[in-house]
Amino acid sequence: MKRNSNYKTKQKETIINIIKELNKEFTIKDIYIDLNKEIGLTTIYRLVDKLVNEGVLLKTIGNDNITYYQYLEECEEENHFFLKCEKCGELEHVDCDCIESLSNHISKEHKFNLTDHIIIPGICKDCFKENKNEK
Amino acid sequence: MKRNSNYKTKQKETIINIIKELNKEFTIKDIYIDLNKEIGLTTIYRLVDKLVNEGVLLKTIGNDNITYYQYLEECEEENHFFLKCEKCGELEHVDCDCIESLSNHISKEHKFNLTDHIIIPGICKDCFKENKNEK
DNA sequence: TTGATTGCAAACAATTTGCAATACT
DNA sequence: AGTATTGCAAATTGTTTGCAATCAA
Repeated sequence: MKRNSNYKTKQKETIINIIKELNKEFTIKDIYIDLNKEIGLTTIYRLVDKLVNEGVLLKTIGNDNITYYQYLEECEEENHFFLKCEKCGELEHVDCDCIESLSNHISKEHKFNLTDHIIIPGICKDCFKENKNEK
Repeated sequence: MKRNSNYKTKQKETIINIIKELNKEFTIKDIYIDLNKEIGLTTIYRLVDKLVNEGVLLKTIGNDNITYYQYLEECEEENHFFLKCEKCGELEHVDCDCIESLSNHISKEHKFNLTDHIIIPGICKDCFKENKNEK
């Protein structure tokens, strides 16, 4: 498996910048349109794919059958833990002891090794408030 | 929105039975082939879709861009917590205090409300062993 | 110069839709 | 009888591939 075939190109840089700016899910089309179709769809597919394989992007599929991608912030710790709001799509990075203790517990008591990226879905406080008001 | 349009049909029953037997991810094709193509693809799509919307099935997409579905056991507690092995696809249901305390902590300290189905990816003990032997 | 990347057009595959036949209540 | 479900064929959409031109090292 080849690892280091990494040229720097204008397209790559552009796409990665866009992705990092968003703190939200996006689709291939989103990027394509954001860029005024200046970068070919194929190129976007290929680059996003690569980023998914590198673990930089999270790939999910909605009930609507649309594929979403989301940038996973890099950080130093071993376990990267995120809370993902199902309403607004925002991803919140959690840096807290609770994660390590959960990880240890799961590993010892349940004999299961968590991956280094854990995304837990839920409703963030803002959307929770809104939800209440609506009802 | 109509809620109770629920006829009992042979096809429905058959598909649901198959799904419950598996403790693994499956694809639409899997079911189609398992059934010797006795039930139309369209019907499978429609029924599986319904089950996803009801929260009975979990829908995910792999890096290979294949859509997988997985049955989520029903149970009594509020928080349904699963460990999902990324190697073999098995889903293990966890019934342990650690979940409740995690949920409480996240809610209090991080102001975030977990959903009632939490799936955490990782490597199960069997696959972990295998992995070691390979290396 | 060499090898990777780009992007179009074409190929492919998965999913959805229209509709007539059928099954359920 | 009236309504939901089924399943085929066709349409649609998302994604991948082949390939020649371009770009980075």
